Amino acid sequence: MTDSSSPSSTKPPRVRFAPSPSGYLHIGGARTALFNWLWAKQQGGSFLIRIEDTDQDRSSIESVRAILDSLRWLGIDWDEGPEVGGPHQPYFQSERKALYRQIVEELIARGKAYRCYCSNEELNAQREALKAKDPKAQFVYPGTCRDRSDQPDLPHAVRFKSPKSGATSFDDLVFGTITTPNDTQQDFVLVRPNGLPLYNLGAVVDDHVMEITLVARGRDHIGNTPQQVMLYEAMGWEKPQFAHLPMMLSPKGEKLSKRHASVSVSEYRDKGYTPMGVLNYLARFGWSFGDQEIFSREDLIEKFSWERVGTSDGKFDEKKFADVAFEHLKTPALTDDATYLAGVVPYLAQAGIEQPSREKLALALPLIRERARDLKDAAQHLDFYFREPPTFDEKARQKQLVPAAAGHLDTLADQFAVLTDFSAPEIEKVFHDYIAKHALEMKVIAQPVRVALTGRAASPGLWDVMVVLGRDCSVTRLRRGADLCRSTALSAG
RNA sequence: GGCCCCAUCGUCUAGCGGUUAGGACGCUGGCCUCUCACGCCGGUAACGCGGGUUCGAGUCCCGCUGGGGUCACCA
Repeated sequence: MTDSSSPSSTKPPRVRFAPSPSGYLHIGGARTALFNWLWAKQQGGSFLIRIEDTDQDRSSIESVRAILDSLRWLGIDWDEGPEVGGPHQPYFQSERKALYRQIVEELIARGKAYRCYCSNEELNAQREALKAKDPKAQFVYPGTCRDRSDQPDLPHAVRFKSPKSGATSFDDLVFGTITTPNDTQQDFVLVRPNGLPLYNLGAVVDDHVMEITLVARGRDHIGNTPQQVMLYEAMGWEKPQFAHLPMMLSPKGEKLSKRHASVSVSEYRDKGYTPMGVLNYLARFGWSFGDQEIFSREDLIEKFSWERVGTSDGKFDEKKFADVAFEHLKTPALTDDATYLAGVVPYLAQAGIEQPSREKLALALPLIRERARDLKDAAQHLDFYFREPPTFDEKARQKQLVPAAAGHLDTLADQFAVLTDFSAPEIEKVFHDYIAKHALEMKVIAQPVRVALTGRAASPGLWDVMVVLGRDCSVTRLRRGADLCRSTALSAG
């Protein structure tokens, strides 16, 4: 497949994630960052972040912050880059103009590039003229300035002088050898008149200078890799290895764009997914390890490999994502108690529950593990333990807290009030003795009791709930429930 | 349209010449049961088509069809 089976036979790899700060970090970008990061971690290499902010109009510092925040939240840390620095500072392309200019002048001197004096207006006019003639035609720069005399003082862009014959190929760790005929390449622009580089130049220069050994990025970059390869060759630089990742498409099969707010990392953070829930889903998208679906961070680092990255694009699946996130939340070995609790507290606060009792939280946690789909949901499940009185679901109240239930609730309250060992088995015993004595079925009294205790029609097991609430609170709620039964009688009567 | 890439259940995927084509999500029948959930058992559903190569093809080759990406002074 490739000529180098072992990408890291000698030196530890240096990989990078190079976002353009023109929006939030979306999950496709996060996956690219993840795969790079996993490789660096596994191989003991370096992971760097470089901000490709050469398009001044689209870049913003807010985006930089948002992207870095999302990465940090995911636990994807970087060895070099913004805020942490490193030997190749600065890590913002907008601050590296001098370097690019120098390389470009060298390219011109070597006859590999030339100044182009065509204005944007002229080019656009040509584009439109062509479109008028043939709406389907694609404009290709005709090389107008290729052979003009060099006039550095005139305003100009710089174009690469693409070879017009032969072919350019590169080996991709995922896709194998990819070859493109050179005559399909046009003389692409390297630098704008304002001195800022375009993507291909900036990426190649920085990857070279920053000693990047493996460039892993989305498959949408395959098309400009030949241009970058030409640049490496024109400069006589050693090429890095390339690894392109199959694309993550929308559920409809379209390109997942940053404009879709529904796929930003921060949205899933806000929903209450854990970082590992997100990472696990992303890792399994385009990569697999046999039948294993659930991975810890350590697992991922240990088991990741480029060989197991697939080649076909996939569609984003919200349901599967939710399930993976749930799996992580549900399993104590994957999300420990402290992490879980720390995660859910902000959502409780959002619901007006400030500084919930730690003991109560710890007691309730096992009860919500397999019920809460995400941390936001967990706060919902936790709500009634901390609210006095609990918020009653109107429908459940009307259905269960009926006059006929008042006696049961009162009697049970009396019995629990004097129960010294308020443990689940003892509580259960009280219930069973009660229904045995009155020849009742558990389901007859369970729902009224549940609504009295929790305000809801669905909850964890009654005795477990009562243990968390404690004796006094349980008794209080049962009595209040009985009162509600009677007030229903009044309003009904 | 040019160039490039891809093709197994609806979705994510396993499979690297010989399998009853496996797992997961979803959907669904049942069990458990004080409700909900978890869990457990079961069901649903796939190799796009046509040629080769081979004793034998989901696996290799070619064509077709389909899908995607990319063709900017965006990245």
